[in-house]
Amino acid sequence: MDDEALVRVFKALGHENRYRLFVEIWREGSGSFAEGHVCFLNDVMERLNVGAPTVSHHLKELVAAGLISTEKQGKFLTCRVNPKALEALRVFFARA
Amino acid sequence: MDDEALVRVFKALGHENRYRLFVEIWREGSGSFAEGHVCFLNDVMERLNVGAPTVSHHLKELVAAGLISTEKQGKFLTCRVNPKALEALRVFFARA
DNA sequence: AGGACACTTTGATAGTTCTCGAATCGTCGA
DNA sequence: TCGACGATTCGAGAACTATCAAAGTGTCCT
Repeated sequence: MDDEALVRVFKALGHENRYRLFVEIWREGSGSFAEGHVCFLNDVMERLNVGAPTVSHHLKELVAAGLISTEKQGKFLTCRVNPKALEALRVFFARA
Repeated sequence: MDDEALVRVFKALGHENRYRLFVEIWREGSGSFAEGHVCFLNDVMERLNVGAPTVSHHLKELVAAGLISTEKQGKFLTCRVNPKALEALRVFFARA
């Protein structure tokens, strides 16, 4: 993960709503389902207090930054954190 | 470091110029001088290809985010990375 | 088929941020 | 004291972003 990609990651996390979105997905993903958990956009909407288009937009940015990946399962959308992004971030901050 | 503070940190790093500024300071700080290294704003200016006011502005944002601290030494400005911020970031990304 | 539901896209607006030029402040050396 | 230099503040314009309403996709269920 080069510098440019890292900047994109930080920019993505540098907004309250995207940060919360990411943390939610991360928490869900590390819960009972190891593979990632279904994302009910409407639920998240309520918690974040923003409209559906806004959530959709922010999700796309998280994907573009490589922080998460999404997959449609029927009507719903499943989200999971990208482990490689996490690892890259750990490496970045690990250096002396 | 609470969520709000983390968002500020990510927002600070989520901009090319601030990211590069931070990395420069970090690299210098971990060099020969353990306590941190003098920041020649003019040097950085050339490397980042932005004017002095812009660098000054971005430095202030990094300070506001708690990522670095600055101290005037005569005419010059010394910058060093805040170890507590680094630690908080490591902790954040360390969780399962 | 048709309606309900879970999103997505588009278009517009309001708010924020980046950047620079000009003016200013503070410190050093002549 | 004065000029040179490093850095900061101020003000303004350009660029970007967040958000929503409205319209559009695709999927499920009856």
